[in-house]
Amino acid sequence: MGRSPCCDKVGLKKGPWTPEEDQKLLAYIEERGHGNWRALPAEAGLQRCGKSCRLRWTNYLRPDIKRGKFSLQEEQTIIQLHALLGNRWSAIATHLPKRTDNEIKNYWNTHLKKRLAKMGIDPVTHKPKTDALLSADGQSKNAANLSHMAQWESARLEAEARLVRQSKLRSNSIENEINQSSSSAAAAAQRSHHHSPPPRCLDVLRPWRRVSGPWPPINGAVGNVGGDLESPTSTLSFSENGAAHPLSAGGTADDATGMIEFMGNAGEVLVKEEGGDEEWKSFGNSTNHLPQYNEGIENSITFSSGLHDMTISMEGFTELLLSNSGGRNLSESDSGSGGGGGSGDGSGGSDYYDDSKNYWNSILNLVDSSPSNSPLF
DNA sequence: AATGAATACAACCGCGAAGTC
DNA sequence: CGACTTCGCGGTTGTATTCAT
Repeated sequence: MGRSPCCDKVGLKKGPWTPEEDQKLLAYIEERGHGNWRALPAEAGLQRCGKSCRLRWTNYLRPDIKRGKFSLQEEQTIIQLHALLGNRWSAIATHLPKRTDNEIKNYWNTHLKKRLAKMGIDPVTHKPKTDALLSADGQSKNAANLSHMAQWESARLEAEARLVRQSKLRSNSIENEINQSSSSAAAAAQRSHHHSPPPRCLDVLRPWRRVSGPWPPINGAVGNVGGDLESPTSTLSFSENGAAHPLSAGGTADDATGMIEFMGNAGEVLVKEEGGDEEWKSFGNSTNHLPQYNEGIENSITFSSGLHDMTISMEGFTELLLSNSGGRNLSESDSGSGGGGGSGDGSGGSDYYDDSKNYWNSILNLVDSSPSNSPLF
């Protein structure tokens, strides 16, 4: 159990990889794939432990990795997902194609965390550091509401992760059959990093996206938008009392293997994976409340507890987050942009940081704009 | 030009989950 | 069913590079 002893062996090299080692590892994986990481180093003629080889491959050598500077869209996605998921880098990475969890984690620690801190936002909680802002009433409840959304998304991600694993197993077995008759390096490389169905977008955020399309660039200022973050669609529905409301109608023709549904049943959260074992799995807790996407009310989700309703307006949410969490692009629209504006990239002006102090407050204000204003939770 | 601080990124470590026997 | 292996994840460290003085 637990720790692998492979790295304890003497004589194994540690530290930075040389180009020769990279070449050996690449050549081996291209030719034979990586079946067993533990056995791989010896077979590939590397004086490394399997773990080190796996890390080097997954974080650096894999051909489907996009390296280099993070785009603004990617930054914003990371911030948003981190607000929802916390330090679950692998989960975040599934929504950032071609980026590794390690890279995202490093980027967060070296760039984004500091940037949020400068903005006066606690990078852990994504709340303003002056907690006095969160009084005992309204806003703290609203934060709890957002926390519920995060819980659901976490549960969904866990379910998706299992789907991905199952899908991977299936595809691997199929491809193994195919590759019996094919030994081309290209095919092997494809096999070796064919992990899963393409990552899907974060469904909790999808209603935000629907407001103005898939992650629209603010002011059209940012290149490299859209394509990098393109995500096939999974179907997610929140429902309560058996009434399902598809959050996303835009099912794309990817080869994703399943549909995941969230079902609220007397306060219990159930997750069903279609194509899986056809069972409803409980992540439940009777204190949770299930959001409903309001098809009649554009861009809104209603949280209903049976006694109380609260509707979150999605209108402007995307813009708000993008405006306040990113920043680099904001300098181009900082003239009289009201609440969403900002300026500079930190090295430029300070207005950006001033405005960004409203990052979370603004989110909460949106939440607080419930038509019913009913006390909740 | 030298040097120390800050930054960025690659890599390692240890733990827990999942899988296998 | 428990022991063991393997893998993946998140936290942390080490090192190279850049910047400031």
